[in-house]
Amino acid sequence: MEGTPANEQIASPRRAPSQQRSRERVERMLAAASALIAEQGSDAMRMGEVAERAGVSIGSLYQFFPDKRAIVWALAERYTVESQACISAALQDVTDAEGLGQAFSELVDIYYRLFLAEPVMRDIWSGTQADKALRRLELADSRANAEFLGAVLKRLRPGVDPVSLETTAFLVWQMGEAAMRLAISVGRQEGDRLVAAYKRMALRELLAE
Amino acid sequence: MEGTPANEQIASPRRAPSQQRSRERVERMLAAASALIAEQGSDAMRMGEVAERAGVSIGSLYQFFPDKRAIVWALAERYTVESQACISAALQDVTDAEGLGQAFSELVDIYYRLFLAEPVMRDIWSGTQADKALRRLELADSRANAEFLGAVLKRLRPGVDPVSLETTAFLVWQMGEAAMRLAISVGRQEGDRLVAAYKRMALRELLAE
DNA sequence: TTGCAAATGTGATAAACCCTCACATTTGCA
DNA sequence: TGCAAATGTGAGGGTTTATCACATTTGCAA
Repeated sequence: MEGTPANEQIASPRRAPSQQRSRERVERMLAAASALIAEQGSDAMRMGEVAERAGVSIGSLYQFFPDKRAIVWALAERYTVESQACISAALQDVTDAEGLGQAFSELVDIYYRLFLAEPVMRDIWSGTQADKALRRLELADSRANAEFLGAVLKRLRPGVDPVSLETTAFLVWQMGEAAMRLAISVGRQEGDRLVAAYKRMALRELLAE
Repeated sequence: MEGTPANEQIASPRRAPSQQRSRERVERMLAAASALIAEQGSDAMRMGEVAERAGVSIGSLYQFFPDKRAIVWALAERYTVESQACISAALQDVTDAEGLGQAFSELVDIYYRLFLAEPVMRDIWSGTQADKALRRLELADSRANAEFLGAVLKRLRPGVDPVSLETTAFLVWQMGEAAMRLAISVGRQEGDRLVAAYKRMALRELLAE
């Protein structure tokens, strides 16, 4: 970021659009940003270009987004909300080991396909590490998702130390995200093998004892 | 990066220092960069500041480093070379399962301590995902390290499909790096638990069957 | 020693970018 | 109808990366 002293604080909030007109324009801004990220990555995305493509002035852009990262953040949050619902639904009704194996396996496949198909998501979660605010969002997201998994584990293995199970769930989940990132950054064939290997490894851990 | 059309190519090479004088100056530049990264992170590192702290002009900096990323890259490469020797040594003489368990466990501990102690390394490998050149370096590094691990596995389990073992080794290694990054970005206590959990999980996979 | 090409050193400056701000326009509503 | 709040605009400030024409130093052959 330029024009600002290196500041890792989360960006100060801006007014939310309250009128129909502005809500539509914000939608256009996000759509433009999304398209540009898909084309060239969020790093190469230029604020001026986003504004131009959305058909608004640069000033309007900054009316609703305090800075560049906020746009990426907004897009990332949408994916987050969407996927959390999906994950919660998949794991909610698991009651036995077999069910867990089934649900987890499907979840991994869905995530993998999502990563392969959505260049925006891929780019955002890759750039994640460099941006403190995004990293926090991802960690919070991952924690939330891991909790669903942890809850299942606690149900399945009531005798085991809950903290240990939570740690396992969190780790397995984060490993999964790392495996996805790895898989999509190598060739498709090797990627498939890596995802399959991760699935085996994770299930072995989840169903252990 | 500003002042350049978004270009993901690897930076064009510059003349390497051939005289004693310039070699010392390059050393000073890297030292200055290292100190600044430790203080504020590589993103906040300013080229002007590096030059000033190294006691050289901005022009001299660009004489030996084509761009900002090249400096980070040069530092990263040093860590890479250093750690590869260490890893190779640790895994070279492993001949049985027990030896693997021992060596792997120690290696993880060493890496974890290194990450905790070296803010520069931490910063560089965190920012890795955003920079294509760095990501390639990390992947190549990880592949090389995984090969040592893969070689051990092939020795230990001669009957198993070698490709499968290589995939396992690569995955386990990458999971390890991800686990480290995760561990250092949460509190110390949870970090320790996560590293321990990773160790268990990885060993279970490595020594399976 | 001298002369000279190659290596090295310098900093003003170009170029690109993010973001602000003073001012204009539109909207919702009393 | 009138007016305050919301929204819209884009030139320009400020910061940063990177270049380049020119100055200085070094190594070495004559």
